[in-house]
Amino acid sequence: MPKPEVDPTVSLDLSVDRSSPVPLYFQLSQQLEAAIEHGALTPGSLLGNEIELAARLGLSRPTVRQAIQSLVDKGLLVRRRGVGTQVVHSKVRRPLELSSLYDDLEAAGQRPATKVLVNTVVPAPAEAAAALGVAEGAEVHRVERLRLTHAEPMAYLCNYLPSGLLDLDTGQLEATGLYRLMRAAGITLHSARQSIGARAATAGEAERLGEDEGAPLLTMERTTFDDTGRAVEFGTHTYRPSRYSFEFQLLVRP
Amino acid sequence: MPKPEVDPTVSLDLSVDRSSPVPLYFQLSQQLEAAIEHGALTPGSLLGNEIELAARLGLSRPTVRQAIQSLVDKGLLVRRRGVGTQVVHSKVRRPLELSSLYDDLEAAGQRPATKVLVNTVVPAPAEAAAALGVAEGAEVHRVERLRLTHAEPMAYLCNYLPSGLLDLDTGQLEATGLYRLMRAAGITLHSARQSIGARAATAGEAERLGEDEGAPLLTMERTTFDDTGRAVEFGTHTYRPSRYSFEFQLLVRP
DNA sequence: GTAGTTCGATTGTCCGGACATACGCATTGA
DNA sequence: TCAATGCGTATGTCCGGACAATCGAACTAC
Repeated sequence: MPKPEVDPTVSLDLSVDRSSPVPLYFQLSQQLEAAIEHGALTPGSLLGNEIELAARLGLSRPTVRQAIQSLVDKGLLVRRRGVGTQVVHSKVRRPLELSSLYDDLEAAGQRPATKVLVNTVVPAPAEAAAALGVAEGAEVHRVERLRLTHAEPMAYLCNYLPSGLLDLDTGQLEATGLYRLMRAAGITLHSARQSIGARAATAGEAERLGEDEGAPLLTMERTTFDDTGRAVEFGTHTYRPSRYSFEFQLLVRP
Repeated sequence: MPKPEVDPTVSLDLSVDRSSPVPLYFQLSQQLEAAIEHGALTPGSLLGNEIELAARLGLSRPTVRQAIQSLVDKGLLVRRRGVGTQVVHSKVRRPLELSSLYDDLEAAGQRPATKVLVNTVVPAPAEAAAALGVAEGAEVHRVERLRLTHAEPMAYLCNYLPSGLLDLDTGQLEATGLYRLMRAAGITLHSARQSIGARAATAGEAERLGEDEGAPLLTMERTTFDDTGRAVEFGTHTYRPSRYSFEFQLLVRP
């Protein structure tokens, strides 16, 4: 009697294209990720061992390990020495990325409207100057935006950018969000320091967001750095808590 | 005339102990990280190339690459093909970890006091049951705690845990925090889904935290999973925004 | 029946090499 | 003067192999 098949990857039609410029480990990791997302690899199931998988695909073990490792880093797989590699249960998914609010909502299917209130060059206020590492009063870009869903205000965003970093077109800003524009301008984002808090709305904030004075607001302050260590953006955002909250997943670094 | 020294790692006294059970790449990455933290490797400086570094330490290039890669993943280093590996500027540091509030404050030097208000077994409310994946009304642990700094309340924490997962000693809870207890019980934390929002304080919340009714509160809801995909904790926390905010760093995954 | 031991399976670590690819800089050419 | 080209250098990718550490289960001994 034939042993029942225990390795779910054999029925998966995995293959790599050696003539493609995309790295082999990346091709493999993408196929595995798609299989997990699609349900072909069920949560909790064990992937067959690396050696055999490598042999079946005509790859070396280091390459297969690199593919698997990238999914482990994403939190989709768990490795156990002496046991094997397991698909984590489906509840546990969705990564924490450096994404803009626009990206968040777009992914959620709600296309938010953006209204640019201010897009100009101003002398840097003390707080923005400190965050961006420029002299107080130096020229910086200031962008004020209002985010709306279903014609209702949801967030008020105020951002400062170093002058001359990129030219901010109001039309593009309303169409595509600040982070996409920076990436498109060749800026490689590296990291951001964030601070999330809450406070009572001032009269001006209340009016802008359609709340009452003293109503609770969710606030976020963020400084974003590119990979050279330059601060490329500083923003203070206020959200209506009835219409927005921060949702994300944390991964434990082993 | 001798060429000036450009590789800052040569004056660093790096060495590995091959008789140690700790992996070589980890020994190296720790020493490099210490050098960065200590300032011996200044921000923006280039690390000498991997080949030479490997030769100097008597290691192979894959091992050195693994060490460097782990620091890249932490956001401390940046690699550029054809250029070299650079130390990121010092402003950009501090990782985002799955840490408890207790850990946060301990790191900040403020030892918070914890008062356990409730530590008992209750039938699971609907919300907690859904998050933990148990039947509504099933037995779960319920822990209510008050966090104080300088004898002032700062946060009210309400947590649910699956029954039988670990025994929660009130004394230990006040001394060391929930996450440490779980780790100590052999639970390997994997990830957590968090949601941060804000709302006006109810009368009961206001009294517990020493605020006025209607005052803005910062709220956090979290479900934590271990590496088998089990939910091991569900908590709803409320913070006084004047005394606490969430600060963390996001890293861009390249 | 229970506790301790052995053993197979699997991932973890490490090696030494090879070629590809992209970046910065100097050289060359218009 | 300025743009295109070529070259050195560094990381990126990939290979095939070796041994160690650990887990789980079957097995043995008491």
